[in-house]
Amino acid sequence: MVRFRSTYEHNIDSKGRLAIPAKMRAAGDLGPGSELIAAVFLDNCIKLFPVGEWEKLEDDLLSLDSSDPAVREATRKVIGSSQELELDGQARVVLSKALLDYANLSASSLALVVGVGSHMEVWNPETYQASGGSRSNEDLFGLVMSNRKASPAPLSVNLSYGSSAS
Amino acid sequence: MVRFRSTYEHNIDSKGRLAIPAKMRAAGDLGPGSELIAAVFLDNCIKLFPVGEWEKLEDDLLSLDSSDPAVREATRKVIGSSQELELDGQARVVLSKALLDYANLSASSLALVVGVGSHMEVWNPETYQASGGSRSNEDLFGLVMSNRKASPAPLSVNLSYGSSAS
DNA sequence: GTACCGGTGGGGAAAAGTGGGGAAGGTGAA
DNA sequence: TTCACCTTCCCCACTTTTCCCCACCGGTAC
Repeated sequence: MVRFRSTYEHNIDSKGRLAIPAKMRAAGDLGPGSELIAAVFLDNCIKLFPVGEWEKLEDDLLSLDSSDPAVREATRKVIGSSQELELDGQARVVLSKALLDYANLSASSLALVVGVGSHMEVWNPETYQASGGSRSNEDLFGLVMSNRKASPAPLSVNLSYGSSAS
Repeated sequence: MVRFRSTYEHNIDSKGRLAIPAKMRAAGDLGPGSELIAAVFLDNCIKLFPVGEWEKLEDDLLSLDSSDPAVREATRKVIGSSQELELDGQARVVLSKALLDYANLSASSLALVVGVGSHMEVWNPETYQASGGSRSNEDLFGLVMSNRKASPAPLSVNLSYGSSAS
């Protein structure tokens, strides 16, 4: 199973390109020509998934009851927001303007690349700081741990993180 | 399996033609001469299906109990609304006035082409915005995920969306 | 000190998107 | 039956964007 870890500062160049950190390339077996899926539907960051991980999430969505307008809307937003990105010869991906805008990023700026297990997240450093302020770490772990004891984890958690809890 | 993703802005030209985005052509193995099925029966957008995916949906409809007037009406509306569209030499389709009207679109205007798994959707950008404004993504996921635990969707439902969940 | 690896930057070729002209075919009116 | 007009479709040409390649620079390890 894929496990991305750590946080890296990387520059987005004037063409909107972001180099995947070498450690993450190793972790995800990524090289020139590999594909990643970028998606923007939660947390004001760009989520980067290996194709296999992403397809698990898509499968979950597409198996839902599509007579429900909310399901169609969610499917449209999640799958519609996603893009396939191919790594160039230097193991970089091009982030489109739509992706950058969503995450408060732009060409020629600094970004945080955070490994979060099944996927990576690309953050604007200020946004990242700000997003972590609402709850103490104590509280967060309390939440997480009580979840852990419950029988199978609620999918909402899996979804936002893409680990289709195998 | 076909998987359309992403969202693209494309112009509908003065002749009502829409170019299929290159990535979607690749995803659906579409080129000059290929056929798509256009249908308008939900969500105020034009749904574009590869022939094979559309036929799955038709099969589902036609297998229902046609002694039920509601089934006959649904079949009539869904299959009756559909049109075959052939891609021209530049991989474009001509959208008829009836299709454009349904989606609040017109010749010489901007459209969003959204990939949603088995098919694509063509939206008027304002209509798209308006249709997604009512709920936050967080809320949508709450809804969707609780749905997931419900027993398998009734058949009429799958029909409305064509993901013949194989 | 030198060589390799990771990160950065930019220029040129190819592809994608867009627009429009003209021929062919079909329809309606005289 | 013929002519004129309108629509449809096919082809060509242009512009913009993307992507692929090459080159550089700094740091680190040998």
